[in-house]
Amino acid sequence: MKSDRSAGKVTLADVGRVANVSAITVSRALRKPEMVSPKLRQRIEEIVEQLGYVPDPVARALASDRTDVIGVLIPSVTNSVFADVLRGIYAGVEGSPFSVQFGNTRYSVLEEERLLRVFLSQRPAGLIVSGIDQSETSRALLMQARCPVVQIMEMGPAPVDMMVGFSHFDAAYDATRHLIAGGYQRIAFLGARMDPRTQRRLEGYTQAVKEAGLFDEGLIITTPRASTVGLGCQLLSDLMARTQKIDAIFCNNDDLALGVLFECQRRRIAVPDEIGLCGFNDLEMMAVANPPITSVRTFRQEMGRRAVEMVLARIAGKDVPQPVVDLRYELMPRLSTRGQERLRRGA
Amino acid sequence: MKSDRSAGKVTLADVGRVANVSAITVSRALRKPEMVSPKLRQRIEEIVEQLGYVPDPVARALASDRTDVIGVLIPSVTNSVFADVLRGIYAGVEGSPFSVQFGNTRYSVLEEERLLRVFLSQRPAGLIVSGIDQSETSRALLMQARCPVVQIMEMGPAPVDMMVGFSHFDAAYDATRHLIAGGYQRIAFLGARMDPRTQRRLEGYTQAVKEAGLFDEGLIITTPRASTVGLGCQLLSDLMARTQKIDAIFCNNDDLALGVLFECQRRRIAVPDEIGLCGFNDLEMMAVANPPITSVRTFRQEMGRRAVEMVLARIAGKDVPQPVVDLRYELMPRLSTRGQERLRRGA
DNA sequence: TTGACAAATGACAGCGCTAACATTTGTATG
DNA sequence: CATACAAATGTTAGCGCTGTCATTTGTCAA
Repeated sequence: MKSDRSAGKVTLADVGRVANVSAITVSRALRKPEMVSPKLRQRIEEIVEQLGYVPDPVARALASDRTDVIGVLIPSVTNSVFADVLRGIYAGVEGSPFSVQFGNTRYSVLEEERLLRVFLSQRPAGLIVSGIDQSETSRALLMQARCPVVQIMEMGPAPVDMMVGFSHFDAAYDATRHLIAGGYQRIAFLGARMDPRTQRRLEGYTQAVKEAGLFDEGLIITTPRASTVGLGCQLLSDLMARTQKIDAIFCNNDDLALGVLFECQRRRIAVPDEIGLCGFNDLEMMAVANPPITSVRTFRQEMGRRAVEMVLARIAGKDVPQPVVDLRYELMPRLSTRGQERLRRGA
Repeated sequence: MKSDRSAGKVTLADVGRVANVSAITVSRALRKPEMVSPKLRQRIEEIVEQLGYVPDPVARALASDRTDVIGVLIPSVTNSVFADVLRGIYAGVEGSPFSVQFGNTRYSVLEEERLLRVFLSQRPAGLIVSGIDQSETSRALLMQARCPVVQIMEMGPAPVDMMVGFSHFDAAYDATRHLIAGGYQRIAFLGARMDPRTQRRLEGYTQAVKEAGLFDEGLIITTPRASTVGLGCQLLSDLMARTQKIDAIFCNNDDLALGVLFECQRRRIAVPDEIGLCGFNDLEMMAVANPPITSVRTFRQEMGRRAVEMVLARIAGKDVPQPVVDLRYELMPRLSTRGQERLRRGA
């Protein structure tokens, strides 16, 4: 007795009946066309069209023990950095039969672990996870995963499988060196959220200022709060309340840098003449701010796209020649860090 | 012969075997606990824990003809407006057994239709779609959908099912009225992307300036390009090249407004004394910009949260007393639109 | 104690599809 | 024309779960 729940639903068997072939042949005509004779294949395609048959991915998943879903775990949906990564991921699956399922870990290692279990129970075709700081359990789960895995955002010594990212330490180190080379001596660091990547940027900054003999713990201000433009304003105020002797600020991201710029404008502190300013990520607005703000460009969309490419290549059984890709970064020097230079020139 | 593909996978039957009950009883203990005696239920829960049983959503979906997935169709992942909506949606499903599947329509009605078919073939528990401008076919698909449907972002006369949004026309109308009330006479409109919601904001602006006898087509600049801060700079330049007689600018969103502010700073045009500036959406940065920028606050997270709440209520069989929710908006007057006022006071 | 009825549990079938193996058909070769 | 072998198609048996109906167990009134 056929229940009515699937009212109107056309199945492979229905198509087969009309075409006078078995369901499996229809399945093959659609999934592995080269296994079916061209003539029959065409006839089946017509009938599929005519009956409006739509394959049922759920049944397919159960029978074949796999899905066409690539799972993506990211810590935040609002952060524009991850929004860019997502865009790259979308661009990557575009045109392929694969779809994307996101999970928001909210910067929690435990939530990541939970989501990982959920995702793995759904037989993903591939997994893309953020960062390299998974819990031991998560790492184990990923190692056991019977699908390609890509870690994105960072570089690290022991990839679970594949990896696309860049060194936040190096990026921050270079940015700080740029400030030092520009003649700045009292370089503050403003950090929000303090997730692992921010931490490593702080380490890069620290190493650079220490090497130059410019380290001063009093110049570092961090907060676990999520970074916003308003927070940038406030952190600058905190910093000014603590010490006036600052000649540059390295912000752990562009939101903070923008807030610092606004607050400087309000306090009539000239950027870059009195204070140099450097952000991180090079959001679109940095180049058009007034003054344009120096930042470290990171290749966020590219990261997403590459990660998907690697997953797809592996699914297709291709060999991935470079399973660990360092996308690097690019320092974008702009007016906001030319203060000392201008002073010297007497500008 | 059991194939090895499900190596290590624990099934309901496995749990049942250990508990000396049938698989269906285990299923009930987990899904409908009130149907199983408390004692047995607890024993089963222990064994589930011990064996590490994880329910298989795919098998469940096939057997029960339904999933715990709420499908969400939005036009963009990078636009921070939608990122906020997503955050609200996430907050809404938090703690429920439901998960979210996104589809990115990229502002294309055809892509929306395609994704809708894909989603519907997966038996969603609910659907959330953006806007009210679906194609005829999409509308028909949505009407036939055997799950709750919520349209978000806008208000419209004929909801497919449920609806949460606000009137973009009214919001823009009120913002423009605010500028007019502030004494501005030559009010320009800057619009990017020109999706249906932007169009309606333009209509609201147009109606307000027409009513006040201040309409001038030459003051309207639009572009199909996606809005960015840099685009705001450029549109201001275009506007200034066309006419110098402007005393206020209503930007169709905050990115543009920020760009306009930067460009004004560069051109030494005082905001608000020479030009009043109003944005749309009230992104966090507007309040802390220099000067703070007047904007229209929209309740984006709230919109996502409410949409999910409505879907969940309907799934739970509850009656949704208010299937159409107008979330309104709030004008946030700030310094950037107090130019005429200051002039009069001689500031 | 018995019967009536509710509560608790089970047996069975099937969701729509595909893996694995089986069979038929076509084609070239000696 | 028989043989060998590849190409094309079919049969069978599930995947892991839940809907439906059947059965067993427990509870209480008469």
